[in-house]
Amino acid sequence: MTDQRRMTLKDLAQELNVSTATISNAFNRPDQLSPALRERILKEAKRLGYSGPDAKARSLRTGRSRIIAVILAESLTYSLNDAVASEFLSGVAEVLDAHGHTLLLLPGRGHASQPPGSANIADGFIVYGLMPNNKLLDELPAQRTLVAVDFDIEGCPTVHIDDTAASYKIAQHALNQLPKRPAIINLRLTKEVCNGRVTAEHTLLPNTSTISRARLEGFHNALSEQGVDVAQVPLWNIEENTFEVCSPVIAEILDQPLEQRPDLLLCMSDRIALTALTLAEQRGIRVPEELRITGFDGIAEGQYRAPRLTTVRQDSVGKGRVAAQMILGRIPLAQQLLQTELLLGDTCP
Amino acid sequence: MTDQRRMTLKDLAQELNVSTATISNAFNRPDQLSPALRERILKEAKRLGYSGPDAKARSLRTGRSRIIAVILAESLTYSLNDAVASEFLSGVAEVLDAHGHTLLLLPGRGHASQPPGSANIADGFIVYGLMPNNKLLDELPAQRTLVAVDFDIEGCPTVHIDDTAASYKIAQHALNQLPKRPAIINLRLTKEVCNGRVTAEHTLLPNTSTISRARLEGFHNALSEQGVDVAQVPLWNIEENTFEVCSPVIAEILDQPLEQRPDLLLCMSDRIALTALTLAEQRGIRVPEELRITGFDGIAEGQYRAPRLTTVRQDSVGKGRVAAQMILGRIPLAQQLLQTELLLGDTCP
DNA sequence: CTGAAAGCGCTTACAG
DNA sequence: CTGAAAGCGCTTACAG
Repeated sequence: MTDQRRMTLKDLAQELNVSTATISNAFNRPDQLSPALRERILKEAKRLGYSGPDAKARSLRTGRSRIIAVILAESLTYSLNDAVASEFLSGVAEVLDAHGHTLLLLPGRGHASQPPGSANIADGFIVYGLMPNNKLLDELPAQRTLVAVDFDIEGCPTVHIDDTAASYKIAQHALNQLPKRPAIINLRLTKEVCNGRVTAEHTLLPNTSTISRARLEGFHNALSEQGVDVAQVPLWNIEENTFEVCSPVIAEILDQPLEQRPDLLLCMSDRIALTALTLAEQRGIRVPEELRITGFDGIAEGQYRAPRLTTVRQDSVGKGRVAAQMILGRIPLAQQLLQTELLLGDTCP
Repeated sequence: MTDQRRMTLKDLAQELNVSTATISNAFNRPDQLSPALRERILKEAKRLGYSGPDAKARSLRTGRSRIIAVILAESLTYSLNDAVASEFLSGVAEVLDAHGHTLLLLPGRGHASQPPGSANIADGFIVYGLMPNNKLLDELPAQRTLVAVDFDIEGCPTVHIDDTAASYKIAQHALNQLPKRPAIINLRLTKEVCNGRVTAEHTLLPNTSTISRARLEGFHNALSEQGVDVAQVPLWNIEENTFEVCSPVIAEILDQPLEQRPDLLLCMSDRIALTALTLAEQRGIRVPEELRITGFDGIAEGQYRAPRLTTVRQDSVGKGRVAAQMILGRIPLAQQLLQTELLLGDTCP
């Protein structure tokens, strides 16, 4: 027996005394041969341990792998543990899955060991989140489809939400009751690494095409409209959307003397807002009576708890679906802008 | 210009008047040619828009794709939104990434549209979670490495935790204060679909190799040890580890007449426990004074909140790391059993 | 309905 | 240090 090598389509053809084309057709084009012959081939294949045409050879021959890669701006470890990114991925996966494609996960910040090669097996690329450098994009095969999500690549189809409008909407709601000391907690707003108060020393990231600047603008618009001098509203910044990184910054905010402690926190993410909520609860600060908190994202964790988080929901799953449908050519490649929705919870009624 | 087709290694070789082997070596084996020549090739490649050897052809030729597939028992959508599965995946991704491999996500419950083919491109497979049928496993190429996580495949290396010991440990802790009316909330314990009370009508899943039976045994051991008649402890069951599915079952439990309402809930997952906590808070039931709650898993969401969840932590990230290291051959293929750790939170002090 | 043949784009001994 | 040649395992017009 030829147990040593893995059986190939050619081996099977010889074994059954038919041509390789017929075997291939039995697996790929049922209409090209008689049902009886097809049955026989499939049965014999199973018996002899041939589990179907090899995907590597098939993809080389056809030029298509049925694999779509998602390139994540952050590390895979971070992204998989972030609710917003996970929801996005699940939207992508759902559509790919429904159309016989699979999902390859690629980290944006390439490890040194990463050879440029193994990524370009994909038929298309979805790039998610801000891309710090464009090196990776250069390396992407030029002919392949590319869809950018949450940031812009020149001349590339994109899926976005209107961050400025969404943050304006939530801030406007929060200001239905005028705060004495509002504060804004940003996510990656400064060029320099900064976990704490944003001061004159810090440079803000460029105005265009960064999510944080767009959201800040929405907050500022709503505040100005209410006659608040935005220059007086303290800005805090957080570099990473995790409890561990948020926690010390928020502790610093909440542990200020009472007369300086904010009574409204406009947070740029639900993770930040939830961390603020936890820390407030631990300190016995009553929410919303003494401290009103708003989030941004609408992740499940903020809604399936008491008190529920007041926030603005972006449809991350929907974003993933749209991006996947574009890549698969099921909807036109275009610039899509998705709607957001106010979620009126208990932390800022 | 040959702008029509994508440029190939052969095109580049002709353009530069060297052999294809030299181009290949320039990209893959720097030691096989002079630095000067290599520099020239790389520079010209960039100029002409050749972004390196095609991964499809390379993987066919070498027989390796540097892709590892994770087959998830549940749908991708569910798994990506489940904290335990996400942590597991992030452990896998971390190790793969560090060794120049990438992660392909495959749903276990195959869609009809899914051709058997496109999965077998992977060099190895990590199968995560209970496998309902073995059809998929049959289709996996026989020669490829396989690692099973959280369940057994005959003759296959596995990564496990000791569920019985872990649940014994948490239940034993919970029983430091003897409950009047303990209850157990299981996850997929019954053969029949059951979201609610488990009755004599229901058949329990087979004793061997299901996580839920193993955990139930641990709970029962601890209860028996305290002289509790386990036959009198009500069993409830939940089919899916999501707030939406947990919520109505737990509402039913908590809305019983006060004299029947449990004062201790031993939950088989943190998601169940957190849902119980939220619903108790909404009803003004004081935790832990009137109701003690324990979880299982140790997900971040249970620890970064007030009150903190009392639970037992399984190292899901570590599980992923070990599985990935086995697949890559960096540690021996074996049966690994990972440690668990009691997390003493506020919901069951 | 079936078969012979070309070729997808590489890598790798091997000879020079 | 470099080049000629074989072949990885398929799919697909095309001819019969």
